[in-house]
Amino acid sequence: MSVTHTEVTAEPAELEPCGQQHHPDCGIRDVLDRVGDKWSVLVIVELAGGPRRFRQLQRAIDGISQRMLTLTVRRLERDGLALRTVYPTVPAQVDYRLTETGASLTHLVKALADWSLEHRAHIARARETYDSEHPDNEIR
Amino acid sequence: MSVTHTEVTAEPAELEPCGQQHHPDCGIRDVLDRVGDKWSVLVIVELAGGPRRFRQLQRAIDGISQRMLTLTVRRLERDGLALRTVYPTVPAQVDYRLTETGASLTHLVKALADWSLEHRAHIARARETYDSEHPDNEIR
DNA sequence: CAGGATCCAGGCAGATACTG
DNA sequence: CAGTATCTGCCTGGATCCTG
Repeated sequence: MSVTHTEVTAEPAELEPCGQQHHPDCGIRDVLDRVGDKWSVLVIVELAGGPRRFRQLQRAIDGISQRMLTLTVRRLERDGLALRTVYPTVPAQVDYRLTETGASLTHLVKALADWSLEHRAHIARARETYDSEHPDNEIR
Repeated sequence: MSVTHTEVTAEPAELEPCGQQHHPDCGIRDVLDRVGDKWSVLVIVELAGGPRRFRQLQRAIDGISQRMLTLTVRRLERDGLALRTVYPTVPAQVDYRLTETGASLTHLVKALADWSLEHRAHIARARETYDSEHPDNEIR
């Protein structure tokens, strides 16, 4: 079977077992669900700048509803990525900060952010090209 | 204002402007939406092992519906992260492979996967602890 | 201020059936 | 095999009101 139209540099050859990343039982999934979550990442980035109060986070993040912020910080706390501290002041005051584990994630998130900035333009061009070549495509 | 109950190592102090990551116009968001997507990551990891055909991906990923796989690879193609090659064989044959850009993402994804594996146990314990301390909590 | 409790629309994603 | 098309459940996430 030869390929007529498109040049093909490599045929389906190298099928290395891949370093166990996607084995069901290894479950990077649940962690990725947390990291991949839109709001979680933004909260982590914000907390990377130091402890923040609830309203402070809400104002900083812009677009997040109070409900989503609540859920997000709860989940981060549950996963041991963030620490919630309640100050017994008269108007209740709470702040959130990253734990050791959470802080270790920061580097990855930053790396991701850096990557985004680096390839942002390229991706934008790719999208335009694709969209102009597939005008009727509904894919977002 | 002193804190009575919990020890506090650092009060709300350092508010460094944070390196522009979350500025709305910098929009790491749309990129993160792609990277953060559950299926996208898994497809990227799989493609990191070399070119894959459609069914091959579907079988490898386990749990993904054909619809979701279609949408996912379409989006990756649109973003210039994956390349789709059609072979004019009699039963149509298509394979997907990562582009340069897509491949550059691999390292980050692997880093994320490594991080997951590293902190997996810790997170699991944190969740158990949290859940036992908050039995009535509905947070997943 | 920090969040709990509801109500509700929209979109994501699964199941199914059909095509080239 | 590699998709497209459609129907639909349901879960996410926003808006709103209320409490400690």
